[in-house]
Amino acid sequence: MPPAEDLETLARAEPAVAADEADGRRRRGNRTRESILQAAADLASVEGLVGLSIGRLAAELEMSKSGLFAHFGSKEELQLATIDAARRRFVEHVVKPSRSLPRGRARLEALTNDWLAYFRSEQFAGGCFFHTVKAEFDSRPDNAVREVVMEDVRQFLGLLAREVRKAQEAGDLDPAVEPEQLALALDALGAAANQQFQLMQDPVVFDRAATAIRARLDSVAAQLSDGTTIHSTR
Amino acid sequence: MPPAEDLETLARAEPAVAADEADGRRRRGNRTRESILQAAADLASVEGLVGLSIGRLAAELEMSKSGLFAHFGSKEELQLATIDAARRRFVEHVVKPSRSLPRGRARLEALTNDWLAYFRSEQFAGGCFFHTVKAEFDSRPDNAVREVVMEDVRQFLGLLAREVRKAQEAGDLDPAVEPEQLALALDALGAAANQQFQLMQDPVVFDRAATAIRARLDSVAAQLSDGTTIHSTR
DNA sequence: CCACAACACGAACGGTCGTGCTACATTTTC
DNA sequence: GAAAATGTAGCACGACCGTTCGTGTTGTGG
Repeated sequence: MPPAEDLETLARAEPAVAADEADGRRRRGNRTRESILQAAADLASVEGLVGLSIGRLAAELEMSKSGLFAHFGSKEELQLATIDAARRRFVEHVVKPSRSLPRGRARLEALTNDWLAYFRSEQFAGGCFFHTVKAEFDSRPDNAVREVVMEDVRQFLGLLAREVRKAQEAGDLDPAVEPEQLALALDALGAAANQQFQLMQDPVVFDRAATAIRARLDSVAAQLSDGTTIHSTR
Repeated sequence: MPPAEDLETLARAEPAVAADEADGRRRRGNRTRESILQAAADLASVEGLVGLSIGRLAAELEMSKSGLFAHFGSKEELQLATIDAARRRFVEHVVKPSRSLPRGRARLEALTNDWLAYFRSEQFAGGCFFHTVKAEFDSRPDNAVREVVMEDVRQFLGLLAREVRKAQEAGDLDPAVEPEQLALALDALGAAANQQFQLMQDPVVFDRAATAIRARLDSVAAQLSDGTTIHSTR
């Protein structure tokens, strides 16, 4: 598999177990491998990908360290495979659901709402996997994991910016706004909500974040010919 | 020292080495201790407070592991002391400078600008110390370090909210806005800028963040009696 | 100048880390 | 059903972890 596929391409793939059964029949080891990766993603969302230890992971899955290790050959391979698994989970919960909606502000807003819901429901044991891993690798130069994570971040920011642009083309948002600028603001609010929720355990931050996002979108809503503006759909 | 002092109280303390020479003469060990903590804060801003290892820190300072260890007695004590040192650095660069300005939007904007400048100048080797540590401990329940970090986060959010409120009282911002709501938005933008700068190494994010902050403040600027609004000071 | 803290050091402990290697069990393939 | 491939376990390794201890070294007050 090439270093990192496009997020939207991934969203079009089959339901859940995608990397599996791609070539012929599903073997036993692949099922084990997949369950390892799911547990690894959860553990890493708490301890980080560096803090993720093979012994601890093996104990959690009630299998031997060496048996688990044999699936990957090195810790770095395990880290990279874990990111792949986590990305699939992220796409499933955040990217995919809103893809069926028509382009425009409603879809953009659905995307951000799904994103916030994904934080709130704690799909990963320790909050968003990528939040933890981003912070862990953001200042480790010359690291293969870092490059992959960075590419994923770039992909998601790109996705947000593209959706903004589509909403502009649909006539919902002011076309004078720089999509990247708005994408940064949306990304910032989501990340901050997840962070504060993990730290304070108070879900009220999601209301605040949703409010802030809607306010931000309202503030750049396109003027209709009758002088009114399109406001939030809820 | 009580668990965590107020940020603004800290900002009023003597210049740099505050914890030092409090009781009488400055001994040799205290100087060593301080230099250890400065190095520890830098190292932890990259590796985290868990990843921070005593052996590695000792090697960097060209002293023995046991000699260094003796200053703290346990790793957790070292972690807590490192947070104290990092907090002093943060206060010095972010909280303190704008305190001399009169209350109002200008002061709030100076605070956020100093904050962004602090990110940009990389006062810590791996970006903002607290960003790394927050992410590291945000999902580790029943941890003493986590509690301290959480309190610091709360303090900073509180500071932002207070400055918003003062700007409202000064007539610069719309008093109908919830200070906590605006504080969240400002915090989110700053954190996102630091994060993306660390990851992408592109300082353009600071311009975007500054723009977004100014836009946000403009959008809640109080209406003057002549119908105009107070805009950014730059 | 001496005594006594305070400070720093080296060696070693029990643990855990990632990583090999070898042997056994289980599938899959012919 | 034998052969080949695959998956898992056991054990050992060197490196590093936090921590302890005994012993020097150093600086300072009487």
